[in-house]
Amino acid sequence: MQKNNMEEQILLVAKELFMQNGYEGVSTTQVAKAVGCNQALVHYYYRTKQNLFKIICQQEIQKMLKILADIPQEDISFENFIEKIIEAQIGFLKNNPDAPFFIIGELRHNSEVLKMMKELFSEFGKEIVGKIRMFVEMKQSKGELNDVSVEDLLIDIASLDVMSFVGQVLFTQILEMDSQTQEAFLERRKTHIKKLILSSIKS
Amino acid sequence: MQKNNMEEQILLVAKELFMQNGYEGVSTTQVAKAVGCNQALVHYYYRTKQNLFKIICQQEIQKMLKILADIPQEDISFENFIEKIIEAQIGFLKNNPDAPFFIIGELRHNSEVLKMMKELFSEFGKEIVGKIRMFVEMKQSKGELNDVSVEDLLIDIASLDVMSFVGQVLFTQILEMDSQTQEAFLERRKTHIKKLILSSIKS
DNA sequence: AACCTATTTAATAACTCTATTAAATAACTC
DNA sequence: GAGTTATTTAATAGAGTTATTAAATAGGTT
Repeated sequence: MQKNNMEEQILLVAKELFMQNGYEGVSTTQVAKAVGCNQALVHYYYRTKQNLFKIICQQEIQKMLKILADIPQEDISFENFIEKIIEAQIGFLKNNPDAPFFIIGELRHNSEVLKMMKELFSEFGKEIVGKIRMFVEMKQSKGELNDVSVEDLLIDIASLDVMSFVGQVLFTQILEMDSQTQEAFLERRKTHIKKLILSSIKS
Repeated sequence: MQKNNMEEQILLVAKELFMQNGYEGVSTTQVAKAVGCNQALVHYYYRTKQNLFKIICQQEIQKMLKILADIPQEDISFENFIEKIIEAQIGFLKNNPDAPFFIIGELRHNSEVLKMMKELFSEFGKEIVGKIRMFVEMKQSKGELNDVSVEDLLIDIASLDVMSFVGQVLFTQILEMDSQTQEAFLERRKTHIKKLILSSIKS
């Protein structure tokens, strides 16, 4: 096929495959075939499968954490802020529907992924959580918010967002939903989650 | 090693391995080694790896659905009923902490698991959901409950329960929790989830 | 003991996988 | 255009995979 930038092509295609099938589920031969190049080329550019996987993981996990960091916090009500978090997360998941399956699936036995999560959280996550914590405490001191912990709040939001996508896959199969119904399902969930979270933190 | 019932031993050991490492992550050679028998014996009893996996999946998914069916509904308040659902689910997950990772991990690329979920849901799930729906509608007609949908309610509960365990794995690594802190984390989540869900359905 | 059946093993065919090597081709530099 | 470096390929070593086969062993019955 000889695309003009094989190095990047390989990364792109490998990302898709790894996200869909996990580390064990993809071979370098498969990657090469999907790219349309020789299998040795994958190793020429990335030396080992492990290394290729690591690079992709880092990129994707970083993207995921970044969406939280990119939410503006200035001049905004707390309700609005929470809504923005939920929207950003659902938006990301719509663009990356494989992400929850990938992370959760690999988390189990691929200690590489777990280590990476830890490192990247130290780098990006702590600051984000810190910011949100300050916001929450400020609102709590004003009595506009009950005494929910930031950890619980963030776990609640992430749980409901992520599992909407897992649920969607299940229901799509079980209830034979078409793509229009799937879209409607996710929109309904988004509205529902906002309402649920907001009602849970009102003081 | 010659345990007195190799057929069952193989199933037991294979279950552990598959749950931890997924279909692709386990070889029949590995199973045999862990059992302490010859690799051919695994195939003698279960013919193919696929078939062994299928049997294990069916058993485990069935167990998972059954915990919902086993919750008594008679002579019980709705609040109590919801609490029982959450307790049953968290209880199951404590005994099977690999289950969420397994299901979600395999759901992605192992269409076998998805098909099975569908079949087993048709067999067990529909009845359970139907029962809960009747309960909800009865309470709603009495005005003791807001107009939450049964689907949303069940997804909410399952999301929060399941992701508590995923979160636990993440936090254990990231925040270096010891096993006592992990246990406390789960107990705190259980209480929190009960409160959250109950507050969300009050009319 | 001889027979039969169930269980278990060793050996192996036929693949597939990762990683490396040497050789071929393309692309740039002087 | 010759020389040098970068890219790409074919070939293959070496290990591991699933599944099958025939042979060995164990257990029970008559």
